[in-house]
Amino acid sequence: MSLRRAPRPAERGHSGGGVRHGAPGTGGLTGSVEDYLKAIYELQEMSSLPATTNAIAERLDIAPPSVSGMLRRLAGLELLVYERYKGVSLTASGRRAALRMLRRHRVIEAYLADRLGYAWDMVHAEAERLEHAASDELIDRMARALGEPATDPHGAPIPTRDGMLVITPTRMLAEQPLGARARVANVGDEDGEMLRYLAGLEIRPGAQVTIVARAPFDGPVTVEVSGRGGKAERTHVLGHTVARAVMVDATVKPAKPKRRRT
Amino acid sequence: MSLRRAPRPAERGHSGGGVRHGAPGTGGLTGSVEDYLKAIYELQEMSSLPATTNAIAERLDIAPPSVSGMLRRLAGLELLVYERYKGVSLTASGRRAALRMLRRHRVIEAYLADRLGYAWDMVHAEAERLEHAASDELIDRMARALGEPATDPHGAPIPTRDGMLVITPTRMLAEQPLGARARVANVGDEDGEMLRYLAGLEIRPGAQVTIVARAPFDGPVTVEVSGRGGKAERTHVLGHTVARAVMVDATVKPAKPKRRRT
DNA sequence: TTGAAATGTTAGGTGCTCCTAAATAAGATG
DNA sequence: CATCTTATTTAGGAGCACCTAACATTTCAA
Repeated sequence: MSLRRAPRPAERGHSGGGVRHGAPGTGGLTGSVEDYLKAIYELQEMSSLPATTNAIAERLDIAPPSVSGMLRRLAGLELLVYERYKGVSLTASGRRAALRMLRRHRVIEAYLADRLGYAWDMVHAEAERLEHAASDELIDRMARALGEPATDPHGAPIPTRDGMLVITPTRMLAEQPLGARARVANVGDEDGEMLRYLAGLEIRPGAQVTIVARAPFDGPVTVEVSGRGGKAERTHVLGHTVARAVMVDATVKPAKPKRRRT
Repeated sequence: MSLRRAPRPAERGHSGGGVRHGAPGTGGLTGSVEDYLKAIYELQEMSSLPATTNAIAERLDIAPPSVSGMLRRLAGLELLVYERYKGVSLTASGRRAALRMLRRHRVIEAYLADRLGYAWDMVHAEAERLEHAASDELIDRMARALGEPATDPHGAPIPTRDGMLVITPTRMLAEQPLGARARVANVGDEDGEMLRYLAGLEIRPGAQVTIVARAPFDGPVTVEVSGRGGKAERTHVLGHTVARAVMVDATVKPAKPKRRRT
């Protein structure tokens, strides 16, 4: 039998070794493409760095020539604008895809931490793989289960279903003025070791911190940490690298911030 | 500056378009390989069918020549024994990998149904993708969260972490003797439409069914259905295809089965 | 047993994603 | 402005996972 249902021309459009997907909910892009778009978005729109070939290559741990090739391809897909030897910038459609990945990543991180007991330094690696395999349906169900969380476990805002991303002004803890109390906004999810370190210091999103001393020449920063409420204060001396990885709210502090509990 | 840390020979062993994996917890096999192994296992060890090239091709919806090539490759990886023109059979290592996938698939199905409100006809497709991306850690956490479930939402047994699979004797509802009451064991997770139909009839694992009539020549089967407890009995006439997709316990019925609630 | 039908394999491609080595373009420096 | 450095691209491959067309084997039946 096996009567080969018709010549199947593009039907089984697999077309190669790319990550299988195309499944409903998976936006029709390969996992690799998704990674590139996310990386470009993060460089450009979030870190305000130029999305150059080398920067992308470094971020993805891929050799620069591979990136060159992929950029040409992505330009062909109208996901970004690419001019040889100059950098790239995302098109509307590319930005949409990138934000979609950002949402997936962060929703997954939030879910793993909240519902499956993952430590906050473990969620990134897992999300990095799941974000390509999960359907939109699954992401939505996870988000719903958590009550549509606004941020992931590291404090990064989660884009909405329709691609809106709330960006609150923040500054590096290292640049925080001396004596000013501030709320930790987020901490960057990639360096697991630093996350474990920060967890030990109780420096996490929502914590209140005050710079009490700062050594010159990018020296260590002495900071007073207290939880959301403001119980036991603890003082720590942070290296400059750490103090630049911790972001605090940069809004002008209102007189009495009348803390709403999350 | 990018001082290219050493020539990186096999370091970034990516080696091609295969699904990126190799991530800790993902057994070092590509998603495709995992799919083949699972398909072969399901044909051979579960359905007692010979794992022939065409059977595998049909199950995976792949052209037979592609299967031929992959089988050669898998034989090289010592995951199965392959003799041209004869079928294949899994090696111990292949069987282990297959059972691992089966566990992943079913744990994910159980989790999606139980914790994220998925209908039982929706879990298969989602699991089919997630099973390649999830880490062992995640699978274990899901299983633990559910209290180490023994079966998936369709009643299929879940292999243990160390690859044990409890196989209980079952028979097709179509072959069930007339008048004998039996418990529905499982129903096969792939045909979503049939699952929706069965759900409407309240035929699901654990339901009690009794054949009250059977038309000859593979004709329809009339069955009395009651829930676990044995409340409202409902009678349905099932086509032969459906009656062969529903599996019931084939153990010799004990005199008073003193129903334990699950 | 012999030949048609079914089953399976080889041959030759394609697309994707990645690589190294060798150009080339852009930018910084004297 | 010529040169050196750095960033980037082109050239040329490799492996995986597919495909179609053509060929080989096995099976089954007259």
